[in-house]
Parts: sequence; C-alpha cells; structure tokens
Amino acid sequence: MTQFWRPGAERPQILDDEEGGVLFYSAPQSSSSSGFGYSILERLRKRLPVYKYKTAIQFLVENHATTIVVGETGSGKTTQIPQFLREAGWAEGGRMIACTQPRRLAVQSVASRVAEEMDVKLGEEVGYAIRFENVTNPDTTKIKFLTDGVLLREMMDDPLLTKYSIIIVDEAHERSISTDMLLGLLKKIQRRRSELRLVISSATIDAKTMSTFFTGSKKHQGLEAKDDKLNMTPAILSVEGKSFTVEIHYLEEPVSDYLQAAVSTVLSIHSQEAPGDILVFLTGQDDIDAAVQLLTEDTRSHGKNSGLSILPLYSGLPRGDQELVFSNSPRGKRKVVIATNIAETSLTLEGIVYVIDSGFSKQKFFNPISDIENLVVAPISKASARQRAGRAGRVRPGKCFRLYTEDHYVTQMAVEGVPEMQRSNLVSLVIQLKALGIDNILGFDWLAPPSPEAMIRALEVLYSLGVLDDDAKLTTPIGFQVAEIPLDPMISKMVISSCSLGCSEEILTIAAVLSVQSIWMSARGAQKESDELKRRFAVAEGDHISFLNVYKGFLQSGKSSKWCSQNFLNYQTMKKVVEIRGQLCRLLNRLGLTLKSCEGDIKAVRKAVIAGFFANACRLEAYSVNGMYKTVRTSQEVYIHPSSILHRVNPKWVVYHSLVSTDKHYMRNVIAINPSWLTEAAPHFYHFQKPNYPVS
DNA sequence: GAGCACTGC
Repeated sequence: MTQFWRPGAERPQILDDEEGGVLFYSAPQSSSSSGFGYSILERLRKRLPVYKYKTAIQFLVENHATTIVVGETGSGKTTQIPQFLREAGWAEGGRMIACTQPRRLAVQSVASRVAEEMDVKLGEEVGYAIRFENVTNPDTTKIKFLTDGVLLREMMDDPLLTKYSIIIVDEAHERSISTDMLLGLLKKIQRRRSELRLVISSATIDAKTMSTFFTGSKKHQGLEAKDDKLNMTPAILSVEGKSFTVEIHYLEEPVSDYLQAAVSTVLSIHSQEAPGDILVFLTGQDDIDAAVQLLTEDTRSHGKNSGLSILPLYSGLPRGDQELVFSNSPRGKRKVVIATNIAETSLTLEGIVYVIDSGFSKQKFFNPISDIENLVVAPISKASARQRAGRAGRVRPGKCFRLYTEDHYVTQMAVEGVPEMQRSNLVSLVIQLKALGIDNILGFDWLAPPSPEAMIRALEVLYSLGVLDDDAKLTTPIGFQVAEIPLDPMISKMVISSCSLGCSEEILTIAAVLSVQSIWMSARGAQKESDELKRRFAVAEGDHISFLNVYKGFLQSGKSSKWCSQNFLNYQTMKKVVEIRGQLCRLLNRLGLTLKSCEGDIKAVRKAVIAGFFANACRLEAYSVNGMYKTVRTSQEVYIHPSSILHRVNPKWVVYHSLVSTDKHYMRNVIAINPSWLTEAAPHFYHFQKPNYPVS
C-alpha cells in the first residue's frame, strides 16, 4: 500500500518561506509503484496534483491546529484530502471528518465521487447532509460532506461539534455569510477543543488573511500549550491546479455598451477563431435575453443560421431550459452560452474554449440606515475576472476576451469582492449567534467585521419582534423558537404567532412561499397571458392570500409540472415550497406548537402576517394619483410592485414582505391591512397618536 | 409596469 505519514515516522522535508513564516513542503518523490492491483479510479486519483502532497498534508494536520490549503481548480483537494485524513486515522474511534461546501449540489456530487473512489455505499462510510436530506449512518459514517449552513445548524445542538475530529471548510475564499460565520465560530471552538483540527481551503489571495485570523493571540497560545507539539500558527500549503493556459485579451478603448460589445465579440470569434464553445458573462436576465435576441436576429439576417447554437443560462430559467446548456450542440454548430454569475461558480460547463467577460455583475448591497437591500450592477473584482477567465481553460488552452481595458483592470478593479457579510441584512446571522450563546455580537472575532450600523439595525429589528429582551438576550419561549426555525426571523415570528391565532396551516404555506424565489415564471413575450392566469388566483386581500390558492391548486393537480407550466408557475420552486412546508410542520410539532386551519377566516391570517411584518407598514399618500405610499417607520417613498396582485388596486394601508429598488422602491408581496391591527400587534412599535394622525 | 447568485432542522 501507499505510504502515508504517521506520528513517529520520518518527517517530510520542511522549507521555510522567506515571506514570514509561511511553510512550503517539497513533496517527496512519489515512488514509482507499478500500479498492479489498483483500480482505474485509484490510478486516476494518483494522477491528481494533490496526490503528491498526501504525506505533507497528513503531517501538517497532525502538527498544526489549522492548515490552509491553497489549491487551484482541478487539484483534487476536495475529494482527496478527506480520504488522506481518514487513512491517517482521524476517523477512528467513532470520530468523523466533516467537509463543508457552500452549495448543495457540490455536497452531493463530491460525496458520491468519494464513495465511489473508496468503493463504499453512499450513506455508509461516506455520507452527506443537506437541507431535507441526511444520507449518513451515525454508526458507520467516517467522512461526512455537508453544506456550511447545515453545520451551523448542527452547532445549535452540539456547540462544540464534538462528533468531528477535523473540519474541512472548502471554498472559503467565496466568503459567503455562512462560511465567514463558521470560520469565526470554529476559531472559538478551537480554543475549547485543542484536539480539533481545521483545514481551510482557499484561494491564494486570501491565504494570508486566513492565516492571520487563525493565529491565536500570544496570551492564548500560552494557555493552550498543553500539547507542546501542536503548532498554533496555521500552515499554508500550496497545491498546483490542473488547467490550461488562457490567453487574456483586453479592449484598447473602453466601450459604453457592453451588451453590444459582447454580441459583436461573439460574432468575430465565430468568424475568426477555431472551433470551440463560447461562454459570455452578462449581469442578468434582461441583458441575457436581449443578447440572445440580437444574436439570433443577426445570424438570421445573414442567412447563416446554422452556425451558432445560442443558449441563455440563469437561475430563473425552468430546469429543463437550464439543462440544455449541458447537451451537445447540433453537429457543426458552435455553442454560445450567455449566462449570469451562475456559470462562475455554481455550474461548470465542459468544452468552453472562449470566455467573454463583461466585467460586471449584479451585486447585493445593504444600507442599514434605510434598511434596504439593493441589487446593483457593479464592476466585478480581479478575483472574479480570474475565475471567469479560468472557465475557458478546462479542456484545452483557451482565450478570454475582457470587455474593458487593461488599465481598467489594473487601476479600477478591486483585488477581491466585498464579503457578503458586509453587504447584507444581518438579522438571521445575529439571531443564530445569540442562539449559540454569543452575547457580545459587536465584539465577535470576525474575519471581516460587518458595520456596527448593520449590527445595531439587526439588534433593533430582533428587539422589536420580541425575540431579544432589554439585555439583548433571547426571550423565552419566542426568541428560542424563532431561532430554531430556519427562516428569516420576521417570517418565523409570523409562523409562531399564527399558532395562537389559529391559522398555522395557512401561514405555513405563506411562510414557505415567501422563503423561496418567486414562484411565478418570467413570462417575457407572454406577459398578458401570464397576468391573466395570475389573476385567477388573486384575492382582494393581497399576494399572501393568493399564494394559498396557488398552493391549493398545485396540490389538487397532483403536484403536476404540466399544471405549473400552464399557469406560469415554476415547478421546481413549487416543489421546494412543499418541502419547506413539510419541514416546518415537523419542526412546529417538535416545538409543541399547534397546527390549525382558520377555515377561511382570512382576518386571522392577515393578523399573523402583521405579527411578523408590522415594521413594513405603509400608507397610501392622500391625493396620490400614481400610487405613492410612504413607509410608516421612515416616511420612505414606495410603490406597489407591478407583479403584485394589488398593483393599481392601491389599498389605503398595506404591509409588504420586501422592497426591491430599481428606479423606485417597489414593495413585493403586499397585503392589505387595517391600521388598528398594527397597534394591536406591536403596541411598543406603534404609538397611537390621536389627533393629526389620519387613521382610516 | 418589472425580476444576480447561492443557502438553512
């Protein structure tokens, strides 16, 4: 068998890096074993770049509390490192190795790949856990893949994650809220469990940040010096990837219209470059549909419509349409995929040789003062640009055409994007930390601290919901119940209130629908028809109540996908609604809350919505001709979104679920209310002002 | 009169 390092064996050679304590290991020459007796999979494994670092990784993890692995795509680190560590004995004695991923699909595919390589049944030695699916066996699972969100949830039952001997955090450079949160919490756990090992997989630029973060303070190292062989300074190991070179082309002059530039670049690649598929990065559905149309028209008008197979790709697309990008393009045709950021990390397309990068993406920004999350087109970071370019070099050398100048790249683009935590509403994060017993939220040790304003806003919201008390501690039972429910705290509060209002069956459906992206399909070109169909579900009280009709119809159709497409509903999303609703049912039962239907008493349902969303109350401006509302809390000018059932109906008082800001602030998912219910539901929030306050 | 991407017991 292959050798691997065990304590006491001869150590691999260590080379000190000149740049301040970073360690690099020179890999021992791999003994040229004949390969007899090894399966094809085993031989493929050994060809992965990471394989020659096997001993080094085992050694580093043994001796360092934290190991940072910098690996390019194709290094094999995600599938191999858990196996190396299992071989080194880290999963013996009932312990487990955890490996987190930011996405569900990655968890599933990596887990089944590793099970296959180890020649075991998925769900036994190798298992995985994602929301709605736990494919593990508590008695036999040694390596467990899971989303970082699931691991965070597991911490609520087991704050020190005692089941695990090693936690591998993959894709840490993506800097999602849950990864950042997990890293902060893992650092805390490490101080309590010195035997726990962390492996952080990250991109080059981030390695130093991670390393500094996990280097415990001097004082602390003194306290933890029980095991004097254990090095508290993180080790950094760099593993080369396996990808082809990508030639980068910049524009000589900046363009004002990147959409037009993208279209003409596609056409010139098609006429001048060797065969190979093209991937275009644009910002959103609008741009993508427009580009698809321009390209289609152009190829038609030139009578050369056999040359290109043009496919859009974004998450809002029905599953079937999304899958088209994975099929082979018709013989002799060049495939052109026009995509959002979904193709940057979430989906990998094989066969791409040319990438066209607009240099922009839509990004979320949160303004804690106005309490509004905004989606804006913004320049991407250098890291993103690099990631996009890399998509051209997976099968053979490729080319990337950047629709901006080299000067723009060098001088205008940030090295990395702003971590999601600094761009988001933090209510969910704060309540989760509170549930884990972290009281000093502002003093928490973050990899990148969010703004104090955003933290304070989150604390205020939670306080007004009655989830936190005057000492900013979780209230009993509401605070703990809300924390337990895996939804936005305002939705969770609505759910809990519905139990005492006797309408939990209805509210669970509404909660599930509000927790997914829109259930409606985008119906460009068939707008009128889709609007008419939507109106068949409409209820005068508003969108929330209409969801109940949609859900009922979906169940009556036998959860039919055909029924969904006939009604312009997204089938995948509707299935997700059913799953979430089921999960919530089980959870409420566990919390000892009653499930009850209000049997058509819509007033109770509206009151429950207000119990969670009273802060989003708006009043129609007197004499307003264009449907202008003002928020009660901040007197912000807002309008009902055109997709809402209540658009142009304009009831005097409404409560909205969320705001989207484009040219105006639009309220999405709106329900009509009686203003007296506001003071009833949240007397602490709304003081009833008698004179001068026109309550209708 | 309009819609980036992920995700959670």
